[in-house]
Amino acid sequence: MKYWLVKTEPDECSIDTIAARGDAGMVWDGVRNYQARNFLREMQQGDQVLIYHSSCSKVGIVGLAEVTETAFVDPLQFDPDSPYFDAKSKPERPRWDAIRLQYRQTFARLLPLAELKKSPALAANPLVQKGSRLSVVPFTADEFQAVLALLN
DNA sequence: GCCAACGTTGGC
DNA sequence: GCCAACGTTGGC
Repeated sequence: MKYWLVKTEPDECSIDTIAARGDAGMVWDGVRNYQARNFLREMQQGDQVLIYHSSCSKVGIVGLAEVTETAFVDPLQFDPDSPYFDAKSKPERPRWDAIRLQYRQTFARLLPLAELKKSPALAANPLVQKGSRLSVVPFTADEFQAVLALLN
């Protein structure tokens, strides 16, 4: 089992939005960065995914989800009306993938980015590195445990 | 709203 | 293949 973190803008899709989906889960689409897409493709069923709120007043880790469906073709890339439309992507050779996540829990508190940056155990993680814009971030088992420890 | 950092595009 | 210009991300 692997560990990940995904960024989401709470105005668009918050941890509550994911929770409201229940067993149906949430299709995680709209990723339009090759490095992030490659990480999506590495995800396996049952992988644990930290949910991170970005581009808002309180940025940080808010909860946990689980991968319930591995990478499939993101249909939005072929939808001209979608903001995620990609004119250069062809059905016979799709560029972008999506996955499905299911809600697991909301943490007792939001773990702010500032606190993550102070943790020596997380210093090597891309999330806390200056200028990092990766929206799908791999976590080692140790880094994942460090996050849980900070929450206690 | 500002701006640093980054990825992508496209001319050459 | 280089690299300048541009658009986007995302914290603050």
